[in-house]
Amino acid sequence: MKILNEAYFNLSPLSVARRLLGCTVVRLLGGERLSGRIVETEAYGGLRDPSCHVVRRDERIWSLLSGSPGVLYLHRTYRHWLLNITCDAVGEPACVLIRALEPTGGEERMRQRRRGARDLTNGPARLVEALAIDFAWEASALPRAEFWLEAGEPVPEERVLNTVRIGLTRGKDLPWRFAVRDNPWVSRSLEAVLSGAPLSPGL
DNA sequence: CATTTGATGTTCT
DNA sequence: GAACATCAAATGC
Repeated sequence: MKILNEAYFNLSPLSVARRLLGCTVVRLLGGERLSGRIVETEAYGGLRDPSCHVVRRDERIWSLLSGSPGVLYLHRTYRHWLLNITCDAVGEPACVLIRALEPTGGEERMRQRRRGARDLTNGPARLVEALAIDFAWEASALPRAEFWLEAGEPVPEERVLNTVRIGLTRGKDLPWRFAVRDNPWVSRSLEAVLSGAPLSPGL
């Protein structure tokens, strides 16, 4: 099993977001292996992204996103944390948000972490809680001893859904979200996304 | 099933 | 006070 490192993430956020579908996230927690297959991602950053207020706001974040690819960036919104991995060449600020996982191991422990909530990993903040991803890991490189990603069976093109990103106020029109079509763990259905902003005809 | 609403904590204006 | 890369519970069909 190939463990992903800096080299894997040294591509544009769009390429990395697309390639991460089908890869596996692994978390070792108290000797137990929690894992999930990535089924939904979003690309962020780069000069074309108007939602890069996240980048401009803070010199530290700018440095983090412009630095080495394959580094953890944990973004907070409300009381939740969202898991991002930096990507693209050094000097190009970019990252990919992991939005949903299909659990493949350790579901009971995940449910404990989620305090019995019905939904385990079908949302960016839910999966962070289910896997007990720690904010202290911020700015550290993959792989870590207790957290890493593994290459998976590539998802064929006809199984990939490409839509606009979810939950944003700026950059709503960019089709930078990728998901496994019809996968029950994806955070929102195709129909729900279509009822919002329209798909870009080019993609 | 879909949609709405309130909680939430930090940052920015 | 407003804004926010969210979530869970409540409400409407």
